[in-house]
Order: sequence, then C-alpha cells, then structure tokens
Amino acid sequence: MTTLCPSTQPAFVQALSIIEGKWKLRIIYELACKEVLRYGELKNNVCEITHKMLSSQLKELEQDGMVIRKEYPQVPPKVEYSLSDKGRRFIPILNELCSFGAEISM
Amino acid sequence: MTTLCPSTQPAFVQALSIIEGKWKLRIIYELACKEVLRYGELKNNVCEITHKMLSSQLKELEQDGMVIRKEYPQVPPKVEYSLSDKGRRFIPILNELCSFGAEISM
DNA sequence: CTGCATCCAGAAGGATACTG
DNA sequence: CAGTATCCTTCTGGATGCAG
Repeated sequence: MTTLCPSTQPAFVQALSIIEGKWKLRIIYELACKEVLRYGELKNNVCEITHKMLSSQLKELEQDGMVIRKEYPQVPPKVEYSLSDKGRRFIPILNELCSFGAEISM
Repeated sequence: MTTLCPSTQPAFVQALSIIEGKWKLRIIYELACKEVLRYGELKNNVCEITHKMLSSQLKELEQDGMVIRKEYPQVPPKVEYSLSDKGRRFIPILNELCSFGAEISM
C-alpha cells in the first residue's frame, strides 16, 4: 500500500480526535501492555507525566469510551483502569507504531 | 492480539517522538493521499492550520527525514513536498487509524 | 491513594507585514 | 508563491497544595 484513499479522511479525523493530547497514546500503550493498572502504577509507568495531566487525560479517555475506570469503595481509595472494547480495537495501531519505531531505529 | 510486549516500549517512544505535534499526522496523511503536494495545496488541505504552524511542522518533519522538500528555482517559487521512504513506512499506521476511526463511528 | 483547585510559565495560534 | 518575522492573545501543561 503506497497511497491512501482520500475518502477515509472523516474516519481519520475522528481517530485523531481521540488521541490528541500529549499523553493519550502513552497511557493507552501502558494499558495495552498490562491490561489493568492502578492510578499510581500508571503514574509510575508513564514517565514524566504529571499528576494533573494523568488525571485529566484519563478522564477524557474515559469520556471517549476508550478506558474503563473501576473504583473500589475502600480507604485508602483504589482505582483500576483498563482498556474498553473500543480501546482494545486501538491495539493494532500501537503494534504498527512499534514496528515503525523499530524499523527507523536500525 | 490483545496485549503488547513491554519490550517494545523504546520503539514505541521513538515512533511517538516523530509524530508529536498537533499537525504532524494531518500533514503526513495528506502527503500519503496525494504523494506530492505544493506548499499552498497543503495549506488548503489541512484545514485550520496557519501559515506559521505549517512551515514549522514541515521543517521538523523534514529534519526527521519523514518528508522530502523539493524546491524549483523559479519565479514565482514552487516547492513540492512528498513522503520519504521512511515516511511511506508510516502509511500502515494511517490505515489502521482510518480503520479504527471508521469502526468507532458506527 | 486518588483526585481536584490554584497559580504561573511556556507553547500554540491568529493577524499582519515583509522578502526573494 | 512560499516562506520568515513580529506582536499579541489564548490555552495547554507543570508545580504545588488541599481534600475525601
């Protein structure tokens, strides 16, 4: 495949709207690797991300239906995040990105 | 495929470093559709992008080896942009993004 | 532990003018 | 036509502190 069909543009823009945001792809990647992660684990795994960005980006991903937030009524609180079905449909893109990254590193 | 191998992270981060920037994916997408575009055509196709953003993002893509800039010594000037070999290796990712966008629109 | 509120620096973005 | 430069406004992102 060397070109794209221009008619795909609406779908493309739609997809972009979900991953726009500096940290979205990193968060989705981590959840794709580990399936379920607590808030603090995400914070540690996504290096350099700040508190504020993690919570705001997670909230957007949740609103977009990409991520599922499961809260346990405990003290201290425990919240687990995982990819939704929709979020898992994104995994092939992550695989392609990894392949691309590996190719250009050689 | 339901999970990712964590060892892919370096490649993943490498790939992200190239597409970070609000307009990079849009620009690459247009060049993947049309193969060759003049500066003004890109400006028209990537809706909403400003003069300033287009030139700066194109310069970064060129420095990253994703895009080839061909300048014709004419008056008035003519400059054509196209994807490099490296840039064309990115096309599978665009296809996956389009598929994803199409799926979630249904 | 998880998440929100606040303040602030820096980046993004718009408009305009200028050059070869 | 294809940029660069400048000024200004808006908004994103970072640091910190507070709360349940």
